[in-house]
Amino acid sequence: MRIGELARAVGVGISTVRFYERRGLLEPSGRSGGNYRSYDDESVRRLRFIRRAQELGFTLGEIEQFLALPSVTDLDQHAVIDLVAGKLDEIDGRIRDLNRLRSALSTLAATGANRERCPVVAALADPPTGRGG
Amino acid sequence: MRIGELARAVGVGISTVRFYERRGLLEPSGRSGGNYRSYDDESVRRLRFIRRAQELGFTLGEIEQFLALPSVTDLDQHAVIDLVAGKLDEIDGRIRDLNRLRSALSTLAATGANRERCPVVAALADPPTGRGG
DNA sequence: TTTGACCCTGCACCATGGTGCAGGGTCGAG
DNA sequence: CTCGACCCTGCACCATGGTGCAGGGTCAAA
Repeated sequence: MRIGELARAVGVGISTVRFYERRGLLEPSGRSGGNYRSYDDESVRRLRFIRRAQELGFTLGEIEQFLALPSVTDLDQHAVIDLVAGKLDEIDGRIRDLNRLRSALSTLAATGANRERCPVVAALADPPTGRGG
Repeated sequence: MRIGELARAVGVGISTVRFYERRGLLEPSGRSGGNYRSYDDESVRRLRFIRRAQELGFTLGEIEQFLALPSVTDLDQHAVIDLVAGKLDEIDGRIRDLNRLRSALSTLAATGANRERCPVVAALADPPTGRGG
């Protein structure tokens, strides 16, 4: 398929697909006569993966490491495992933070908001609690 | 205190403090004789809040709404509550996603990585599951 | 008064993640 | 062959969140 079809299939802009190519994330499977990029089903999966990983908070750089474009060897896989292990910690921390924010915020929403100073500020300005244990 | 002391106290760069001021997030409490910005303890709290809120994934624009610089009235508070309610949903979705990623990734880390195609891709490329229910 | 740390403004620059346009080429129906 | 849809490259531009530098002023100690 050509770039337009791919873009439509995944729901991204054509410029975005070309941008990912510049970034080394998604190479076309080939070029047709008139120098048009061509893509296959693997491209669709790959592009979908990129979008999902982005939604999950990975940067394009990290996604590039996941995909390890040049050639997916066992060695690359080790690097991916390391990256994943690090991300796992990060994710745990982020989930904890969000849960704390969640309670702070829902308490706030429940108690109403007719105080003098912004209570969100109050809720978040101090607690360095829990961070380390 | 002057800008350098504030920046040091919170652990941000001086340029960053001035940047927040340009963005309308943190006004100095005054100016001293030689046109130096001056800050008080409230500034420290406010700046600390900005950094925490950023860590938690809020944009400066959203933080600005929380802080409602011009004057924190009851009306502003209502807007904040709405914003918070919306954010709450967003946070829940994000926590769900991260938990799913977490299991995908830890499974991956446990099973090792000697497959042909990147298993992270496999783990994330398909599941449109759970999103809606 | 001099020195040095610190501050001022304005502007340019950086990375990330795109988006859009100009100017031109390709493809396929008619 | 023409027309329109689609594609090409290259480059400029956008927002976000900063960072740094030039050129100059302030302040306090010596």
